[in-house]
Amino acid sequence: MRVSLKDVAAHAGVSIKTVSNVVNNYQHVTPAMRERVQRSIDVLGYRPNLAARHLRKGRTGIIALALPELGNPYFAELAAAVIDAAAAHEYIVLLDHTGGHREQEILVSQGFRARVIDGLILSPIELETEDLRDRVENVPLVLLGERDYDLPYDHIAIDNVAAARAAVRHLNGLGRREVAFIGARRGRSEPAQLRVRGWREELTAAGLPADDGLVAATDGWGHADGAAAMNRILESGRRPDAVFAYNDPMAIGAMRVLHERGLRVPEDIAVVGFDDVVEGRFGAVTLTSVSPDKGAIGRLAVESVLARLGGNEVPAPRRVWADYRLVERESTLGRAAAGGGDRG
Amino acid sequence: MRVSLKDVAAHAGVSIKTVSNVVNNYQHVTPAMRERVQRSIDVLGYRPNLAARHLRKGRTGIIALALPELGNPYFAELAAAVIDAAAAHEYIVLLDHTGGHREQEILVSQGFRARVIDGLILSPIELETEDLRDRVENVPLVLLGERDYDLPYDHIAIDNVAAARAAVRHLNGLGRREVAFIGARRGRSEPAQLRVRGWREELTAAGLPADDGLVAATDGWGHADGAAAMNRILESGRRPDAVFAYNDPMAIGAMRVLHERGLRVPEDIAVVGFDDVVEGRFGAVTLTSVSPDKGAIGRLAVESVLARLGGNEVPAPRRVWADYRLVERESTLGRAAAGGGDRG
DNA sequence: ATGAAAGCGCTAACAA
DNA sequence: TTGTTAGCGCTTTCAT
Repeated sequence: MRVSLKDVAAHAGVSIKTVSNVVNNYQHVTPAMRERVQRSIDVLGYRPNLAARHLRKGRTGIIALALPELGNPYFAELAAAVIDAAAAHEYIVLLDHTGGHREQEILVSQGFRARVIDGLILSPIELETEDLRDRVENVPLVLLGERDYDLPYDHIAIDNVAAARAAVRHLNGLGRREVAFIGARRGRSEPAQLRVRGWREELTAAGLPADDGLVAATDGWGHADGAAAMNRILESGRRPDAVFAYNDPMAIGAMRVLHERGLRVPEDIAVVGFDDVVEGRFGAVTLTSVSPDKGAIGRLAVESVLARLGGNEVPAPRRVWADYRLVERESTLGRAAAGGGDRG
Repeated sequence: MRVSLKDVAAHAGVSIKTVSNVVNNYQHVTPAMRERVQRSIDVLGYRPNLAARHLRKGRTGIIALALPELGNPYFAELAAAVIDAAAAHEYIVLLDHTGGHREQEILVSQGFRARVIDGLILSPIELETEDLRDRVENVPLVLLGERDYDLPYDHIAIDNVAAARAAVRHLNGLGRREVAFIGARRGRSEPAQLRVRGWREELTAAGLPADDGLVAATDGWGHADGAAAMNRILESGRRPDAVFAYNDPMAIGAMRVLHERGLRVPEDIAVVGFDDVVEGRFGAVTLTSVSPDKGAIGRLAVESVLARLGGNEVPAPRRVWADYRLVERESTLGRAAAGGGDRG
């Protein structure tokens, strides 16, 4: 069976504590003793039992990451960033997905799915402030993404309003006057609200139309939803000269529809997405997109969780802004101006 | 602090064992007693401590999934399938990525990264048979993907040779005579070997050329690698009338290059990918692709791991074939024939 | 049907 | 510097 500290101690002819000292790199161990114990460890193939260590110390070395869906490359790339950031602190990541459904998000926030974790990073879509209000779970929680919560938890995000404004400003700067928004979500909860707000503020400031006829609500946030929304706008009779989509998959779905209808991007309609996923860099028309610094978000999230594990001085909850930039490509600049560039 | 079984027992005026019986749905508990204990549990907000349970039972309820990279949507979608399959058995998934690097894969296979797991599902790229030969780790390991290993572990995959042949046969059936292969990997290890073999076998059987001039090796397996490979083939002076790519991102990268050079897909060059990722369904030219049944793969992998946990009768290692099909779209059929269809 | 007590493997307080 | 021991919270014989 599995070898325990006791077995190693017996083999090396020392006490359990001495072996434990070696395993945990305790300072006051003579080199000779360390080597002797290490030899026994190697010979027996000893590996510490983490369950026991966990039971004793109350730490697991695991943080959970709960994302809406992995199929969206933005979240997949974000997950990779979190895993790497966690690895830098010798933490491993337990991954869960919520489908963006409120009930799932509540369950996760209350620790029903994963109960062996030191901390939780949650990227909510439908979750409401009240759902978190009476959270009893005592593992640290960090929120990710664009929803606005007035709650005592760290929240990592980019400035979505400002980013959306930058995207729309870019379009206006190219002479586009009628900019549609694709991806406001149907129903009470409104994950896209900050991006819609940025879109509206910028257009209003420029004296351009920002009426509801230019906003296409959707049920989901994938390619197909973007395509359906684009179709709906065009069939409504509106003929915008630009589209700002909630995310890249929706933008790409919209572009597919434009292509099917014989409309040229960007000549007839310019398109801007959000998230800067790899896919947008290799279509027939490369996609201009808001590019959040995913590495920074992952890093900040992990650090934020771990900071709350110190125990002594727990930092006050704070809102952390990660960096972003607008990457301009063919879907707004056109092929000639965009060049091959920026496949980062 | 946290409430334990003991606290509940004291509150309910019963022994620890009785509480445990209730928590674990033990059969022989009188309804009255069950209710009385349950009330205490609710009042105190008792939640079992999993670490203690794990220590006692030797199980953690966690399986690890190690994938090359999450950025590739195929793996992201596969991860989602595994998470769901695991959830069906009340298991949660610890996610790791190896970058497809041999050293990382070895570390993972030996359990150095995650040591709190009941089982491991590993999708290797560079790992060699010998690396697993002397594996001492005693947690069950299941292999995923197209590499061929002669080892006593379960291996879940689709029949890559047959699938590749089907793809090439489809191209031949459309009259394509010179089919290039993009994505054979440089260097000793050859993750794409089965797909290259299928490509070669089918062409040879049809009396068509399958020389090395039609194979473009790459360093990685992303969009950019596919684009670079396509460029290299065209610059070599060869002008194939079809391309079969190792995976969808590479196929899409290749199509971008064809588009830049003014070559039409499929009129001038038809393209087939592998994996059927969502992205391929929404480009300007939708992508014909081999579609592995990811749900089945995830399910089989999880079941395979869990079967080895039973303890009593450990099933003999076996090779399991998951289903696949060829989804035909515009990149081979053309726009008219393909219709809008199959956006799954 | 319920209770008492041992022990899973480890860490940490204390002792030597 | 190293050894002894209690106990983390739970499950599980064995009694009753």
